[in-house]
Amino acid sequence: MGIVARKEQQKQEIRQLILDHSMKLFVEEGFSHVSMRKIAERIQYSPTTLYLYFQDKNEILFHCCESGFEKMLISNISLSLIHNPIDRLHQMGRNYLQFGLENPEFYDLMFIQEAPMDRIIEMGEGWSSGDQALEALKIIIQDGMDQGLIVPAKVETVAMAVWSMVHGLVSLAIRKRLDKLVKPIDMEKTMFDSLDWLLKTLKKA
Amino acid sequence: MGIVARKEQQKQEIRQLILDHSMKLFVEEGFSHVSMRKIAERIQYSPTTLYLYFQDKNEILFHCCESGFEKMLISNISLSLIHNPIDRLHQMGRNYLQFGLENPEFYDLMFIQEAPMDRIIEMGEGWSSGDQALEALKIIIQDGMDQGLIVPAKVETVAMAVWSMVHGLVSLAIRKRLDKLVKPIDMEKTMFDSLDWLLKTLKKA
DNA sequence: TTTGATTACTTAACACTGTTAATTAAGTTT
DNA sequence: AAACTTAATTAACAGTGTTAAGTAATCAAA
Repeated sequence: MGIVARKEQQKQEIRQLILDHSMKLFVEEGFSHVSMRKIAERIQYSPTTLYLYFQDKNEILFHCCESGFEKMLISNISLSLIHNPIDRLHQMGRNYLQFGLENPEFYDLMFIQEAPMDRIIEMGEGWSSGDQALEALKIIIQDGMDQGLIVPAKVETVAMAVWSMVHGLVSLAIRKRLDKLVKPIDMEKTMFDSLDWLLKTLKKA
Repeated sequence: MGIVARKEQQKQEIRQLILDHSMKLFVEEGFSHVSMRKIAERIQYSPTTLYLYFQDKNEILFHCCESGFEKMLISNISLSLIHNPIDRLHQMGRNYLQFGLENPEFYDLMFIQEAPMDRIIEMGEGWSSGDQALEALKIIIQDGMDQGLIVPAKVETVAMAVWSMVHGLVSLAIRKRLDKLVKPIDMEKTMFDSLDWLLKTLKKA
């Protein structure tokens, strides 16, 4: 069935074409300015054609989300070189902030918008890349606690605290709430300082 | 000019009528389901009438936002009874989490949506209630550092860390990202545990 | 008191949005 | 060549924020 396989491949190619241009649009114009019609226009298809390849807009968002996680995972590859759990956690946090600041539109999709999450909930399983990142975080924290470097508590509790802190920084920054606390020019530095401060207090204990 | 004053008062009453019903809609149906037409329908006016009282939808959002901050400030009144900076900060954090979990639609508007912030930026000044809350946070932290109870650092740095942490918890919860870390039934408890853990490590130092 | 201006409000419309149903055109199989 | 399948389209629905034009009612001045 070589012909049917090629057909299938062509279908996948168009799917990917849609996703590629969707992501470009996100990066260029931001989440709220991406519409089915705009995506369709970019790939020179009719808007309704998109519905032959994806169930709805949320499904496209979901796949863009997944790509975001892949980008994020890549930035964390070098972490394996750091063996001290605290240092590793620290660098992981820095990478997180960096990723959020450099890819605000992706970050928005991955952690702020509810649309892609609705799709995941519908599909039952999902968010595999997200789960993967969380698993890595929990392992580091467990390591740190085993080595007596982190104030002991349930690993989920500490993971939640750490993740919430970096997510809070990025999402407040993206949504322009930090301007009220520091001057825009000092914002990025203060964000990293906040992370340093947390790790310092965490280490001392 | 008694007559012109009464006219003015009537105008204010309709303004308030619009805002009241807008907020009811937010709470009942959530941010994304509130439209100018729905608000208009509730107050039995034409949709375009709203534009006689507010410049655009964002301005309505902004005022709902302000009401949210007032609600939040009220929940913090009892804080003045607590004199130990750490305990005070701890209770402030608990109030913050509580407010976010009990008023997700308001919280969304106040700290997650970008629409009302756009209006504030346009108006130059603004966000007075938000600034007020941040000021209170900074004072407590400065107190704590002065009394040697908190690892010393620039007050903005620590304020940012603490705020980010509680905001991260609430916003991840609201946007359904915490389900991946803990079971829904344990979520609320774990959130408060995370706060406790942060305060504990912060105190020990 | 009648005219003219101001006020409060509505209707109609524009340019969008996501999405569905019906339709056309092309390619494949019998 | 006829029948069937597939891929894509056009037209349409119901909704969005917002603007311009029009309509009554109210008020001030002639």
